[in-house]
Amino acid sequence: MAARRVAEGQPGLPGVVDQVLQGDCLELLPQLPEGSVDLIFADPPYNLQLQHELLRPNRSVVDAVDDDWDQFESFASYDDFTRAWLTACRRVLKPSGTLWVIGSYHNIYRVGAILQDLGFWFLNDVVWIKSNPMPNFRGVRFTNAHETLLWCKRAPDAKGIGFNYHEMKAENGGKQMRSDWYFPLCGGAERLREADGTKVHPTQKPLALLDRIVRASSQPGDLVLDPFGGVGTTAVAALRNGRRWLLLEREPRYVVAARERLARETARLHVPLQAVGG
Amino acid sequence: MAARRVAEGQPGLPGVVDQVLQGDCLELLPQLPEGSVDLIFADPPYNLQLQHELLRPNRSVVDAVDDDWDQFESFASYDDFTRAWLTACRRVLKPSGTLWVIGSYHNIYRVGAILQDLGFWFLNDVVWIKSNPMPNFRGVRFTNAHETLLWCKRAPDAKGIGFNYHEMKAENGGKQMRSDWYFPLCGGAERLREADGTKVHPTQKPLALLDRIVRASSQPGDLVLDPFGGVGTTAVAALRNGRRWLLLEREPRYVVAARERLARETARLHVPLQAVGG
DNA sequence: GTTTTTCATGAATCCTCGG
DNA sequence: TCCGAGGATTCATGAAAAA
Repeated sequence: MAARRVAEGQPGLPGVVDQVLQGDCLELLPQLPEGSVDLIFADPPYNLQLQHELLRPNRSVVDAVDDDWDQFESFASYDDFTRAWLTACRRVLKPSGTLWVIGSYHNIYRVGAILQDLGFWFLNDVVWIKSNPMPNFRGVRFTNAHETLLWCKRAPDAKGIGFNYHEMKAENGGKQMRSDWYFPLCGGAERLREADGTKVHPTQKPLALLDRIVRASSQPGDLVLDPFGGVGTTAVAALRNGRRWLLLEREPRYVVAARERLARETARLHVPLQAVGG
Repeated sequence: MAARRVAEGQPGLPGVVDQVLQGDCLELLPQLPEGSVDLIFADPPYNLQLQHELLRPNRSVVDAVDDDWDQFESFASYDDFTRAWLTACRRVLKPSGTLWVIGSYHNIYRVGAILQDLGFWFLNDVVWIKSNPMPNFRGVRFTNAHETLLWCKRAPDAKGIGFNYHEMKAENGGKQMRSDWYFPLCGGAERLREADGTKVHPTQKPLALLDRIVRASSQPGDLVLDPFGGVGTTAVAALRNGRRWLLLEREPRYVVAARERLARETARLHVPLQAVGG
């Protein structure tokens, strides 16, 4: 059982790193040792609160995110949930560790305020600007073309934050990396799909986004934790950059997809590059 | 006195529109008629964590301290202040009116959560991306290259929101205007300066930013209110686009600068275009 | 085989008015 | 307050189909 294996993995979590643990993060996080994680990336439910069906101009129906895991009764219940998982994350974070959260305008303002209330200290807010967002079909608002990332440390006086400034600067053509990041949506070959072509996960994030986060804010050998692991994009980014990783995920079908994906990635890393094919 | 003149100007505020009223917005807003304003733009104080300039709800200065308890106190007092002015703004807003707030990561997450708690409903969040931001001199974070704007209506079921979709689409080369806006910082001839070259206002916003906001979310003849009027950029944008305007501003030196600026603008509008000089 | 056209789709808080 | 009619409304990408 996952719970026992987690409890055995101390210190440094040797028994559970590089694994996908199935379960609710509110149950699993308390079993991890305090101060054991270098970097946390979290993509929590957004609480979209969709009211009606939305039609495209050609009268087809938009496939909206209406999964059970995104349903909350009220702002208050969403806030309670947010406080709970952020508090649990803060406990397992090293004093020098940092945490990222991604969200949209539906939830990110609540998350940001709660982060501050819990004692986290913002390092940056970063905007992921989408080159190919979904349009506003009714022509009644601006195209919602970005999502927001919050990057923070554990406390205002936390020291020893590892920010790979020069690597980011080099990636940005020799100029300081800015808070506006440009990536397309996750699609094409990168998007995990069932045999019938449907999305495995409704909100799979682009690997390039996670790759930049991992390389900017962790060092080789660090432990990267994702409490809402989904189909494992965070772990793939960690693996490819020589970081250890740990995913928590509640939905069995996402756990299966993530484990298969990570197995493929691990095999791929052990094959000479020229044999992988281009 | 400002207070008496405000009280006289009902309904439709004929006595006070197109004026800069000197005074605290928490005192002036309650004197305005309920449901009389079409559009509000607010650029509230950001100085949440400058350690020496913490504000109470009445905007008096709190003695700064460093420990966690006082940090919480500063958040709480900023929240009280934010709730107070947003509640007062909501009262004067027409049912079909909308409100914009601009902020940075220091304050915008608290503002956003409070907006939701007060019943406002987000239409968009928009990021102002700066072509020439201040670099991060220490090389320890990403260049903070954007600020955030929240656009919301008075309530989830509010109807009749005027969004000039086609004008925005035309401005964006025939494609829907997106939530990422690109403007340089306010500088050059646009930046108001004292005789000795120092800035009149530390955070004067680019006129192009306010111009887009006014044209996107109000109609000619509408009344535009800015409760933190500063040196009057919102009013200039309103004036140039045929909207009525009303500024509230507490600092006498900003009031003077704004009145002089608006007088120049008004004179400019009454001179044939070719005589203005290009 | 190559190029062009068609079509599906992505974290979406997406209308207004009259009866 | 609810319901139905009327009317205005989409961009980038990639895969599939057609030329």
